[in-house]
Amino acid sequence: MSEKDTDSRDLFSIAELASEFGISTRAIRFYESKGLLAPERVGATRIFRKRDRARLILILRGKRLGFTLRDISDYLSLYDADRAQQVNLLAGKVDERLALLERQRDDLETTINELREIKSLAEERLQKAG
Amino acid sequence: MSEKDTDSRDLFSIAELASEFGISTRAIRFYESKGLLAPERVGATRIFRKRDRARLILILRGKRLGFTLRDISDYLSLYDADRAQQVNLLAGKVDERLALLERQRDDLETTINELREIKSLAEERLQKAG
DNA sequence: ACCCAAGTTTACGTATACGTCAACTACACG
DNA sequence: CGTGTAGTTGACGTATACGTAAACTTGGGT
Repeated sequence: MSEKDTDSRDLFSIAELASEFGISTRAIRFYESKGLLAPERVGATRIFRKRDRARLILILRGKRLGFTLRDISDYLSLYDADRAQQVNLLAGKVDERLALLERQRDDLETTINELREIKSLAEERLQKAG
Repeated sequence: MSEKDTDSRDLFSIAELASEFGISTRAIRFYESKGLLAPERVGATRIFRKRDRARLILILRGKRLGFTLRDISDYLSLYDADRAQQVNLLAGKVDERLALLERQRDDLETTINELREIKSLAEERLQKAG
């Protein structure tokens, strides 16, 4: 069981990725048109490799976090830079993004705590109401 | 020094709030048009109280987290419900939102960790390069 | 040879979240 | 009383992120 499952394969169709991640093929093509993906072509047909799939995962996570495709594009470039050993040039960008994310995390924790408080107040009242 | 500072005042103009939070007056009016705010009026002029200001803070925090105004509107209704002692009716909604937020928080931590790793790799290389 | 499913591009439409006039009203001051 | 400053309501424009429709190509199966 070393790795001969989903992740072991190397080639994916646009429809496979779309269905795996619950998005439309149109969306994937849109991300490509914005430069977030650059799958190979066989003729006109897109062929996605593991690297493209990994980028897609990062894109979707970024979207869940509320980032724009532009933001996500910058973020992906940090990964590219890392692979290209040029991260030093972008160190400031990493710090910027980290600061932003940490602020978001703080906002999130505040919000989660507030909701938990609302919920416990509600449950308390239900108790008393018996 | 009990409380006679910014938060002690009870009435605010639209311009005051706009400048305090670094947004446009147009934005505030837009939020009102979407039902997220409902300041009193003196004639046609909007008068904001502490409650309105508190809602505005929640709105802006929601936006930083990437939520739509529609999402934020639902969220605000949880607060209203709480005040109105009707939370039990919305308990499911609180759980839903908590689940969403906790997923976001996990996404954020993953992302932050990845960025930190990229950064430390970069610094490591800078070390070696002397 | 023929057809379908899956893929492609181009073009147009839509929702969200405002910005930007334009045109008007309402005090306040010198 | 004229000017300025702040406020108001439309109306229209814009960027982002796709969905949908149309029209075409292509590889595989029977």
